Parts: sequence; structure tokens; C-alpha cells
Amino acid sequence: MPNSSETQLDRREAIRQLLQKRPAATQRSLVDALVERGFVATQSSVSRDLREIGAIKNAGGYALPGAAAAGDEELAQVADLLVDLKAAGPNLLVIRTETGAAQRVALALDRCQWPEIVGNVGGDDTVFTATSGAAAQRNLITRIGRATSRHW
Amino acid sequence: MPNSSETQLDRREAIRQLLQKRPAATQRSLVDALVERGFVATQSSVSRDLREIGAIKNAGGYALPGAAAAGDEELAQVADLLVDLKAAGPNLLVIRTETGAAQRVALALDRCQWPEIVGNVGGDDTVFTATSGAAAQRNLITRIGRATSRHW
DNA sequence: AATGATTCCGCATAAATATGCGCATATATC
DNA sequence: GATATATGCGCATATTTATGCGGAATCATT
Repeated sequence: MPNSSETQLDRREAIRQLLQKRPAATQRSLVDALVERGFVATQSSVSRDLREIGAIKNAGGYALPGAAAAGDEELAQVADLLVDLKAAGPNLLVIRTETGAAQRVALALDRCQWPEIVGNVGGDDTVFTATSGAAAQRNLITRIGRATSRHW
Repeated sequence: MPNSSETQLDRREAIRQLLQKRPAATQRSLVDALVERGFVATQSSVSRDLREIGAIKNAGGYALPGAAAAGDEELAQVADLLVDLKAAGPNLLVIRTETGAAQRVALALDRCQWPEIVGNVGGDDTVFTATSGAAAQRNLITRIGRATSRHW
């Protein structure tokens, strides 16, 4: 078995596709997802695959190399679209944006995969960002400030 | 203890600085490095710190968010400077570059933090890249091809 | 087709990481 | 200053990830 088997290449490609759709929390979950797609592999193989693929692990789970920092960068790019930022209780951050930009901002926040962010919804000029608690919220504000090079 | 303690902030800043210098292989090694700098903390705390900092883990260890994908991108930017690429045994890859560009290329390869790369040295127009074995070397060539959008 | 060289991958397990819990401590409110 | 509330962090441990080893499979050479 001197050469990379067809199966191996296919499986890795499948993993790449899975990760592109959404980050994987654990290797185990990837194993399960692979099974659904008709691949049989153990956690061991997935561990090795991830290393070869060059995947990284951040707070959001395993992701492809590009996707990781992409979030921060993407957020930086929409920094100008942010208008205001204020907390509504310890679990909700309300972000005002230029009209029509909320979706983009929400998407960028999603991709950051920051641990403080539980989830986002973007309307027209407002984004609601759910946070896990007061500390997380404070942190998040700092982090947004850093990423956008602005102070709030 | 409602607020982040001074110690915690300092410690996290120290971790950031450490990671900026070089990636950390394990959390344990970070604990040790912190001790040298006068911080006392357990692996548990470092685990939580890394999450808060937003650090990511790739094949090279823990790194700051930006630094991760930066390598691949940096390599893509110097793609034009590559002239030739050939293996010398299973553990050495010899990369010819434009005159004077070898250092930059070697640096970019370093930052990729790819598992196949054991180490790099850049001369004037030649880079020596040590690989862990034949398979790794083949992989590396593929990967360089992908990153530089060229075939070798 | 036998031999050898190489790679894949599962198993078992070592190694590393994440987390529930509880105490200590800090802040807020009264 | 007493009480209530919230946070930091260590300990112990559950969970997750990495890896040494060996058997099976593939290919090259003779």
C-alpha cells in the first residue's frame, strides 16, 4: 500500500467539505458525519487526516486553515459599517450598523467563532448577539474593539 | 471577584507575547514558560486563558489567531520567487529561488507550521527544507503546489 | 511468485485538554 | 458591615486527542 489509497483521498476531501460547511466540535462527531456519507474510519484516522489536511482547532472546533483567521479579517473589513454597540442585559449585545449591513456583520461575527458568542441574528441595521454571560459580554466588546480598531 | 483580576490580565498578556514569539506545543509547556516569567497557574487556567484569548491549535501547536493562516498567505505572496523544487533523499527538499529571496521563502515556510516541515534554512537563492520522511515530503510538495498555485 | 519495501489504519493506551465543583475573594446593595 | 451575587482558579477527573505497534494491502524488483 505504497500509495495514498483512493479511499483516503476521498475521505479527506469529504472532511474538507464537512469543515467548509461548519466547524466540527470533536473528531468523534466527524467520524459520525463521515459514516453518514458512507465512509468508515476511526477517530485515529480522523486525527491523522486532520493533521495532514492542516486543519486547526479553535474555540469553535476544527476548521480549515483559511476559515480561521478569515473571520477576524472579515470583521475588520466591515468595521466601518458599525454604528453603535450597546449591551441589553448580560446576554445580549445590540449592534447598530449602516442600513442593510447587518447581515454582513452578523455573518462576519459568526465566522469569528469566538467562544463568547452563542449566536447571532442580523436584521436590516441591527444585529443581536447572544453572549453566555456578563464576563463574556465584556470580553466580546473588547474583542470587537480590537478587531475593528475602534473603541466603544 | 466580579472583575477580571490584574493577575489574570497580565498572565493572558504574557501568554500572548509567548505565542507571538513562537507557538507552544502543549499547555503544560506554557505553564512552565509562565513560571519562568513569574506567573503561577495550572494547566486548567491556561486552558481557559487560551480559549478566551482565542488562540488556535494547529499542527505546530498553539498560536494566535492571525498567525495561523498568515503562513499560507505569505507563501502565496512569494510564489513567483520560486524557481525550482527538487528532493534530495526523503528528508531534504531543495528549493531554488530568485537571487536573494531564499530568506523570505524560508520564513514563509516556517510560518506555515506544516507538520511535514521539520525545519528550514534559507541561503541566498536556495532553501533547504528538512522533512520527516518520504510521505511527508511528497505531501509537502503537493501542499506547496496548492499554496503557490503552481505545479512542480 | 517470492521477497522486500512502504503505507494504511485499527486497536489499545498514553498524553493532553476541558470541565464540574467548591472555596476564596471581590464587588454591589442595602 | 452584613448579605447577596459574581468571578477566579485549583483540584480531581471526564473527555478528547495522539501515537506505538502490528497486521493487511499494494507495488517494485528479481
